[in-house]
Amino acid sequence: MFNIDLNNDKVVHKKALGRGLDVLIPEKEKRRGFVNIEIEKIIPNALQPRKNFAPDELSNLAASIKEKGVLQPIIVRSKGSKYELVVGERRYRAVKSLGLSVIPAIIKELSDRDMLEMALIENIQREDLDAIEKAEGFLKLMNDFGLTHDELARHVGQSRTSVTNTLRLLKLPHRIKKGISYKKINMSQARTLLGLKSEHEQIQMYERILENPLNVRDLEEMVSDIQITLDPKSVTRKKRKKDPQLGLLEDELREIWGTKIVVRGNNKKGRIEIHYYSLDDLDRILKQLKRLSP
Amino acid sequence: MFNIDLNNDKVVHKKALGRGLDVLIPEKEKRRGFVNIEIEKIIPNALQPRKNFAPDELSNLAASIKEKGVLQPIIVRSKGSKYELVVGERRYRAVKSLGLSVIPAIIKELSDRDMLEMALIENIQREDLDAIEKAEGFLKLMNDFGLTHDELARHVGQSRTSVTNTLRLLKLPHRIKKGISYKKINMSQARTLLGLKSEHEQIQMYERILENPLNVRDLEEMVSDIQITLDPKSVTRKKRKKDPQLGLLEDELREIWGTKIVVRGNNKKGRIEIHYYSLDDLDRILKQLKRLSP
DNA sequence: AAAGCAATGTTTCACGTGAAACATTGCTTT
DNA sequence: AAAGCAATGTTTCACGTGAAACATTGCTTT
Repeated sequence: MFNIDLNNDKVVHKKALGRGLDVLIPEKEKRRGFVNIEIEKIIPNALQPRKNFAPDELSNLAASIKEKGVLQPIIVRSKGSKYELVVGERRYRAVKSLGLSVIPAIIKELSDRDMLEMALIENIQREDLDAIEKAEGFLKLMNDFGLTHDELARHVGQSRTSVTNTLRLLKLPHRIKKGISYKKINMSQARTLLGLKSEHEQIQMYERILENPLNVRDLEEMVSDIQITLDPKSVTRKKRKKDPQLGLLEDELREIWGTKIVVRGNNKKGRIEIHYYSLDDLDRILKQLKRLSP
Repeated sequence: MFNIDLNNDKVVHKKALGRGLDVLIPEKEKRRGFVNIEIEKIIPNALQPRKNFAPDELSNLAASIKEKGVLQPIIVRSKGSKYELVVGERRYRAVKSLGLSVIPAIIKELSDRDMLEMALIENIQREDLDAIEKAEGFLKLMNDFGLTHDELARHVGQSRTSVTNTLRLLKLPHRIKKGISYKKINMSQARTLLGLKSEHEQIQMYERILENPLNVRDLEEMVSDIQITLDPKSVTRKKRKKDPQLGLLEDELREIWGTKIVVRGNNKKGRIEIHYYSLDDLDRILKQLKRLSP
C-alpha cells in the first residue's frame, strides 16, 4: 500500500474526483518536506496512461504559477539518478511551458504495485461510473491488492459502510444490476431490495417498482414490513440508540392510538410523529387531539 | 439560440456533465434525420478549443464502433463544401482511427454565436466549479446572449428556479460569497441567508454559523423566525398548497397544545408532527397523549 | 470454551440539493 | 385603470446519497 495518506475530508475528496490524486496530499506535506528538483531530471510516468488536459486549463495554471509560484509540490519517486513523475502532471507541464528550471517536489518511495493501485483508484473515481461499475472496480481493487473494505474506504475517500454497501450490490440478481446501470432504479432502492431474502422476491418487488415508482423511504418501509410479517420475532432488532424507556412509551402510545407513533429528535428539540394511513385515520386523530383540554 | 433541443431528463443531464454535449440530442434525432458524411469532408471545430481524451477511452470507443457501428450520429454544420464538427469529437476520432470512410451525422445550421454559447455552457458544466463560479457563468451567459432565466435553465438542463436561485447568490456580501468558494458554508445555507434583509444581519448570522454550524433546515427555521419577529404580519404568506381548512385546524391545535403542530402528507398517508423544544415539553406532551383514552 | 476483536453485513436516517410552491414586479393589452 | 401575463424573486420540502447505528461472523487469544 502506498503511504500517501488519503485525506478523508469531504471537501478535499469532492475535489479529488474532479482533479486527480494531487489533492490527496495532507495539508502539512504541502508546507514542508519538499525539495526543489530540476525539471530535466523528471521523467514522465511509465505506468500511468499519459493524460491530456484542455489547453486553456493549462495556460490558466501557468499564469497562476507565474504570478504566485508553484503553490503545491508535485510528487515524484526516484528512478536511478532521475525522478519519475507520480502526481502533478498539470503543474509539471505548466512549469515546463514557462521555461522554469526547477519545481518543488516531494520524493516518495513508491513501488510499481503502489502506482498501479493509484491508477486503478483514479480510474474508479472518474465521475461517470454507475454504482455497479464502481462496485466492480472496488472488487478488483480488493482482489488485486488484498485490501479490506476499511483500507479500500480510506484509499477512495469514502466511509467503510459505503464501500461495503456498494459491494453488496453485486449480490443482486443480474436483472436488477442492469436496472441500476440503465437508471431504472437508483442504488439505494437496489440496496434496499437486498433486504428481501430470495431473488424471486427481490425481482418481484423490482418489477413492482418499475410499474409504479416508490421512493427510497417508502420502499424501505415496505421491505421492512414484509420481513416483519414473514418473521415477527425479527422486530427485536434494537431500537436505534434511543432511550429504551422511550421505545416502550412509543409502544404504549401505539396501543392507545392504534397507529404508529415515533419520537424523533434529541433532548433539546424534536417532534412526535403520529402516522396516519387514510383520510379517516387523520380525521379521527385530529378530532381526538382537539378534544384534549390542557 | 441554437436549436439543439436540450433534453431535460435528469438521467441524461447527469451524463451530460461528464461527457459533453453529445448526449443532449433528443432520442428521436438519434434514430432518423441523419446522413452519412465522408470523413475527409469533416474539418475540426475552429471555435471550440481542441479537446484531449484519455487514449484508452478512445480505443474502447473504437472497439465498440468496430463491433456495433456508430450508434449515435455526430453533429456538424456546413462550411462551404465541407462540414465543421460541432459535437462528437470522440466518435469522429475513433472512426478516423479505424480508417472508416463515412460517419453518420446530423447537419445543423448553427451560427458562430450559437457555437460560442455552446462552448460557454460546456465550460460551466465542468464539474468542479463552485456555486459562485457557476452563478458567474450563468450571468455571463445571460448578458452575452440575452437569455432569460428560463431559456438558460433549458440550455443547461436545470429548472428555472434553480437557475434563479443560483444567480441570487451573487447578491450576497463578498465575505459570504468567499465563504461559499472556500466551503465554509454550502450554497443552500448561503441562499437562506438572503432571507435576512440587511447585509449586516446576513454577515452576523454567517459568523454565527462559522462558530457553531447549523444544518440547512435549522438555519431556514431560524431565519424565518427572525423575520416573523421583526415583522409579525409577514406570517400571512399562504400556507403551502395545503387545504386552508387544515391550516386553521393546525392553528387551533397549536393553541390547545401550546406548541407547533403540522400535518404532513396527502390524503392517503402522512403524519401529524407535534414539535417540542425541551425535555419538559416532550414529557408534558407525551403524558398528555397517554391520558387520552380512545 | 469464552472473551476479544477485526472484518463484514444490514437498516435507518440526517443531510444538502434541486425543484416545486408560492409571491412580486412591471410591462402590455384591453 | 385594470386585467393578463411573462419574468423574476423567495421559501419550503421531497428526494437519494452516504454514513452512522446497529448486527453478525469467524478467527485468535486466553
